[in-house]
Amino acid sequence: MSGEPIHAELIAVPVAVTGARPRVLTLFDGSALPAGPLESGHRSLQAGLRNWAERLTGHPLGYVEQLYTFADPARSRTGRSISISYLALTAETRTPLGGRVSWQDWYRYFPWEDRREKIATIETAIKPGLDHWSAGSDEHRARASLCFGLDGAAWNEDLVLARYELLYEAGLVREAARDGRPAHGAFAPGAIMTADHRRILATAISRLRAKIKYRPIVFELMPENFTLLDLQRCIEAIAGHTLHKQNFRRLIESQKLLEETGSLASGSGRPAKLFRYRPEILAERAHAGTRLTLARS
Amino acid sequence: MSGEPIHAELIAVPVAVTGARPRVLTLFDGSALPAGPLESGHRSLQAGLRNWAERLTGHPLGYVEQLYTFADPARSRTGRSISISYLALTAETRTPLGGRVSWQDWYRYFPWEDRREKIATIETAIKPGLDHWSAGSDEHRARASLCFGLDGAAWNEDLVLARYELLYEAGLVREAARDGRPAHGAFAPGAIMTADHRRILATAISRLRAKIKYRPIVFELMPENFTLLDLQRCIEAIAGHTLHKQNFRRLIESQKLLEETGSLASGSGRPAKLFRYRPEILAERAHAGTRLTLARS
DNA sequence: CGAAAATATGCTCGTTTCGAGCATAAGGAG
DNA sequence: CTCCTTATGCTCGAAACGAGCATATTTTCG
Repeated sequence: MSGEPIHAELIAVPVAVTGARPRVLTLFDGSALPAGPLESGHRSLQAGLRNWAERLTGHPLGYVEQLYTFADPARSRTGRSISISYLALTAETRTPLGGRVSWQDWYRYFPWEDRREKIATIETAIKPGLDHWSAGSDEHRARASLCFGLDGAAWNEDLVLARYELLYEAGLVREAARDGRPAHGAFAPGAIMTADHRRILATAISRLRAKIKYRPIVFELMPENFTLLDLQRCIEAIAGHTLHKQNFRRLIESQKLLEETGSLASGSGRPAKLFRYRPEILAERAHAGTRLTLARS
Repeated sequence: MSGEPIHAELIAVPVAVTGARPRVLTLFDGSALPAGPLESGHRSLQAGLRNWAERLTGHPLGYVEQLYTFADPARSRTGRSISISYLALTAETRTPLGGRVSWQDWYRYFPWEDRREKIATIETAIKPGLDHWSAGSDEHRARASLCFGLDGAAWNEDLVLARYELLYEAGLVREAARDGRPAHGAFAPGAIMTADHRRILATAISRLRAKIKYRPIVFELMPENFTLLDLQRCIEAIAGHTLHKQNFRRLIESQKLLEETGSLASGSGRPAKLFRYRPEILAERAHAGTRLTLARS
């Protein structure tokens, strides 16, 4: 194998959920994700990623999963570089973080993705821009409707990345202006990040929202013991919408992923039973949370 | 960003389904996948991949989707390299392929993955080796059971990669011996490939099997017009198991992804209606094939 | 202390989706 | 004309879902 030598960068999206809010670990006061170059000392990509993330933030990554690899369009001088991004699930610790390292609510970057409470972000702050962008193009209008659930289309929570990319294409996020794309109205609300880090965060959220539906990875974000409501709030925080409590309970119990600890949680109302993830399941990893289809025969 | 310069390789897994058999486009008489280094002339990773695949095989890639990126464990001298793999869906053409380029039935590499007809591959050729490997380790036994549906566990068709990796770990595929791992009995049947190409193929099959269940990508593999049975056979070929015909028909029709062409297909029995993928849907790409859950509220 | 508020939990009901089959329709081969 | 083969329609019971009603326990507040 030959080809020009290039540089490889490892980028982490460390996620935690603390008290009903999803958080992402950032550098420079929320403007960048932890990242660093792949070095020869790294035994593997994941090892390199963990090394960098911990070195930069002082916080160890837990469960790690590769997201996507992309290359910048050959920005000549410095030579080409590719970025390999990872989703990391951890628990937020109270350990003080150094310098400008901080946990940020991820909806700070995507306010329109949080629909747990009725807020008209999209109607008032995004739809006008989309209308302007899609005026005169049925194709634009159709895409906007599908992504943002306009014109009677249903809202699909998994389309975080598609929505961000559409806003970028439409010149409705600041990154687009920064990169020299034409504008179509006021910017959508939401904090900007350096380079394409906000896009990577969107990728991470998309993946996480999709994956919690068929794999038991939420537990990577939960403490040892928790109540069913804790678990529900965590999932709601990630999914960005609320769930029907009794049905959620039924679903979880039918999966048999949890076991009671025997103790109860204190709180403002009736105490709830505490549960923990069934250790036996940890080995399996195969099914769980599933609900496949396509009958055999 | 700095870090040592490395080499990046782009690897394609070009898949087609022809007459009820899934095929993969290979080089060197089935022993390697098309691959080549990322070059500065490539506008993007995907562009580079398409370029290499077409140059090597003479066959253009159709739909392309990134699979996974991995690094070899720093094989010193030549410098480090990373590989970025892609799944590509196309239609097999009758165009003659040059040299040692050929389409191969992918079950040639994973005979145990084809369960459309009852064949005791696993019982006779794999279980003995697994038994030997897991003798004395409950953890090994549990993993083997879950992966291969032993001891009453259900068979999960999506675990192609997990099964291959387990066989590798257990020293039951030739690559393991080649890489110097201890053996645990006769090798499982199935053709070997160069480097880790067979593992990449397993990754591609896993992804494809999982994805056809919730996204309408099968159509990338179908001709313009087809009967419902054609479509069913294609999916069965990929999934490795047969489907209940009437229910399959009901499912497909309920999704409204297809429209009748008006003509009929000839054949051995009653002529079947021909369908085509609804062009309007091409724009959507969002839902389709779905069957999510988690009630809102 | 008694009532109101806040949660936790149990259960029901009508609707859909799924898995399995029975039955009928429409060509081709002998 | 009859049999074989594949296409299609429909039904039935089970399981999964979406929405609520009802009850049980605690804490909080007047």
